[in-house]
Amino acid sequence: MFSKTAEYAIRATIFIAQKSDPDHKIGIEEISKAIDSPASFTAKILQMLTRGQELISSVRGPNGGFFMTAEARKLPLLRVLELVGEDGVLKKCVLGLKECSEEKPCPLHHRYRKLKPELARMFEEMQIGQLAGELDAGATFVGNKGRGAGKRPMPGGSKATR
Amino acid sequence: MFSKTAEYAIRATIFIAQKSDPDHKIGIEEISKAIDSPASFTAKILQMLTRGQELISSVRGPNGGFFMTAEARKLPLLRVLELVGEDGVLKKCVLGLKECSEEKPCPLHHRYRKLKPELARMFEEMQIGQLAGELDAGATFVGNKGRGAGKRPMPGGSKATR
DNA sequence: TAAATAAAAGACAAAAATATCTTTAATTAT
DNA sequence: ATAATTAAAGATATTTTTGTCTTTTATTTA
Ligand code: FES
Ligand code: FES
Repeated sequence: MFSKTAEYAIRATIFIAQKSDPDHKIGIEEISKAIDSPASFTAKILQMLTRGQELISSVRGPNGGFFMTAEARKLPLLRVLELVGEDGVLKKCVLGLKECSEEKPCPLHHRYRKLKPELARMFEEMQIGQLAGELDAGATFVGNKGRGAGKRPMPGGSKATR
Repeated sequence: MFSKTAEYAIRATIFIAQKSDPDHKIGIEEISKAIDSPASFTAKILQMLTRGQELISSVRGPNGGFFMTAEARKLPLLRVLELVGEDGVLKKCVLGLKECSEEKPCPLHHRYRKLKPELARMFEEMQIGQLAGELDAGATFVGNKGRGAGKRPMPGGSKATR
């Protein structure tokens, strides 16, 4: 569905929204560890998301790191896709035709017509802050470690970040 | 959403279903021209789809080519995705977590939970023959040429293939 | 001011996806 | 049998994606 870039972008954004605020910034090491992504690669992706400091903000130097403002938290998740240039998934033809329209529909168009807007709406309506809240409540996960299947973390290993 | 491989695979399959039968086989040149795809690459993809001759059949030599049986036309479009190894899109976590479950849901899981099965159902229920019929009726398109926007074909240029 | 810290920027590397080209094998028609 | 045709198979090339490493810049603390 999405590229690794988009996946990491979304997971990182929601994690940053959960863990940070203007005076509790968070570093790339911690982020990539939490979302199970390669640190350097994730750093590159975050550079896309900090352009204009509209979505994710960052400051360099000691006590620096990434964070989000209350404003940014109100943005729709779609903004993340836009910043990494992958909002096309929600707009373009599923079969890769150059044009998606009623005039020249691909064989899936009519059936996909109902689903595509729902998918798009989903990304428009999901608010980053809301998703972060659910993550904070322990209801959702942005990384592979934790509970569920897979190997369990060591008991008492959760020296929570804050 | 899908890779080029999957896109070409679906478009080619539907086109073959429309244009061919056991004694009107169709060659790779014609297929790739019709679906606007690179010929050699499409040939490779068709090799995946002819494995076992369950979906697409082929014979070599003069008057050879690709074709589909009536049986094959009854298969769901999902089969194409399976044969090119991309049915994961319909099953795996949208955010790329290793596991997708209620026990360890990603932040999008609960909202995507309604859509994913609908998408999957779509591919299970779409029957190749049905889609080919609509293509044959001129209601849908598998290539970029034709009508709609873009440049029009020369009037009278449609020396129909059959 | 100097040293330490952390992201930004840039260069580089590896892997995967996409695309092309060549050779081989099967089939048909002559 | 021979030649022609067409897909299969294999090798190779290109591009894009993913990932790493190094250097630079901004910022803070000592
Ligand atoms: S033309 Fe393919 S989805 Fe609209
Ligand atoms: S866990 Fe991500 S979609 Fe189910």
